[in-house]
Amino acid sequence: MPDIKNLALLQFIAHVELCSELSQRERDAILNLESREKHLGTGDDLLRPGDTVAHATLVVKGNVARFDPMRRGTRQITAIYMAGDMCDLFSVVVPTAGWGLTALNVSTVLQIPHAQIIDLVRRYPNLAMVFWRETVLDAMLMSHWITNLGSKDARARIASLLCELGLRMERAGIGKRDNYVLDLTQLQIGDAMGLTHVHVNRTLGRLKNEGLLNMQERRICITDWDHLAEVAEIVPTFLIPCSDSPEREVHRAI
Amino acid sequence: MPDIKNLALLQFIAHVELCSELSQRERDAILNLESREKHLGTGDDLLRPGDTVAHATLVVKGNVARFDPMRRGTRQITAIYMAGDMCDLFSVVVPTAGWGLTALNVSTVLQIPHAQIIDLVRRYPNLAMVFWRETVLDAMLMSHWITNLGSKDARARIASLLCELGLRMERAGIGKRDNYVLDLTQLQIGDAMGLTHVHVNRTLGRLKNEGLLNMQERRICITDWDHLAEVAEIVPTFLIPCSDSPEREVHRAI
DNA sequence: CGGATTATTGAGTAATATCAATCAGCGTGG
DNA sequence: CCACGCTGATTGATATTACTCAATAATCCG
Repeated sequence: MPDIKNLALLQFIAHVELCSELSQRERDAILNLESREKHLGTGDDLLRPGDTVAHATLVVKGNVARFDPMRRGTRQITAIYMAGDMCDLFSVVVPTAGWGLTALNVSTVLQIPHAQIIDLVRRYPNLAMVFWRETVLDAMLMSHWITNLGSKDARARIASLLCELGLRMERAGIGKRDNYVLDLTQLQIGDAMGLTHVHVNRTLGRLKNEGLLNMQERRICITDWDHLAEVAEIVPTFLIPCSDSPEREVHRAI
Repeated sequence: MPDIKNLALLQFIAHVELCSELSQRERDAILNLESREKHLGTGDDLLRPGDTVAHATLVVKGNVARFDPMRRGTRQITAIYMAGDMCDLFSVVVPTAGWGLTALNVSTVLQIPHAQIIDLVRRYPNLAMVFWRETVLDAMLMSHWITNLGSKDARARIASLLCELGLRMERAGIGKRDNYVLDLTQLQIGDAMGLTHVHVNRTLGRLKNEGLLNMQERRICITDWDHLAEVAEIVPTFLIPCSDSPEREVHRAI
């Protein structure tokens, strides 16, 4: 088996174990999942709304977005996934997607047949809880996005996104919370935060001018984390699902 | 056992069976769940962000909202639940809540200990998939809310909410999609749709003037459903999780 | 009946979108 | 190697949406 698949599954296991307890047998079972590697270019659609899929998708490299299509052809991004994230767990229990998936940059994913996952949870009932928990963590992030879009202005929204992505990058081991590579265009950030790319540009400029932020190339450098988190209007419970701080808990229900 | 609990669980089973296939044994097992009835007044908090809970909550009567707290004490509503909805399934696998739950009006809920639900899924593995699926359907709705808040103006947002709630009420058997009782204040609608109550008022007025809508007391009467759905910018895949139309599918993974 | 919440309306303000233009980087084909 | 075309970033001017503040009316509830 190509090594990259093992590495990717190990990364997924590490991701899962931030919140869920696994036995050695369960870890081994996950490592034995069969999958197909797929390489994506910027803008490639992995899944279109209405499609029926037979596999879940693990992000190995790059970023994949979930989106909802809009009337005028525009797309609202509803989640941004990174290495270690399963971006399509929904489809295991609801195979006909109401959403789409697209590559935000050059990415690699592992497609894992639903049948494999269902066999896995049949043999290891705790893994059903684990996948369910991953879905909930995803949903908690969506809940925060609703709050961002519904209750915050552009400055707080973008600050919030940058804090969230930083924490998640750090947790995934692909950056530091205050220093990471964000390979997104301002248009894509706008599609996620419900803003025009023009306004994203002005708002990022403002955050830079305020000395909270630096961007060279695609690297985000958060100069003053606490202040940015303040601007982002982050409340204590806001980032539980992306934090690896003491208040994080590891669960095993079964 | 008081009859109301059985009725509520039957309603929950009916809700589940819109998307999931259950065996008779599974139905019976759900009916045997132990629970505690709880009555709530308008504004009563069922759960505050940061609390750790030991039970899931089934709505029997009225409406419960999930919310995220904001800095200035305001709350962003991230979901509106109605009779038959489990409003707290997240907590079964993530007991320390990052969210809150509050009664939007005079409501009744059934609190079901996590231990009961975990015992249930241990005995009937398919029920783990069922609860996971319910979580996904909840998340799909959240995804649509993100799209509403991120990509639509006030008129489309409110039209969308009214269509969504109509379809869900109809599906739950507590109204017709174009004629149902919505016992919410305009302030609460604003908290959900990211608008001020003033703007909600003007926007509802506009929809009424356009002949799309009537409201007497708390009853919503949608005069021109197709036109309202058009205004709501609903795309075909938008309402899959609340629709009981032909494209709905019933799943059984295990 | 009286106080509190909710709905409604008006006037002015702030945030964000829209439209338009320019500029920079970058790969590609001649 | 350079010219070209494409995408993305940046900036300016203007239009529109929604918010804020404020006042009043209607409704509910005890």
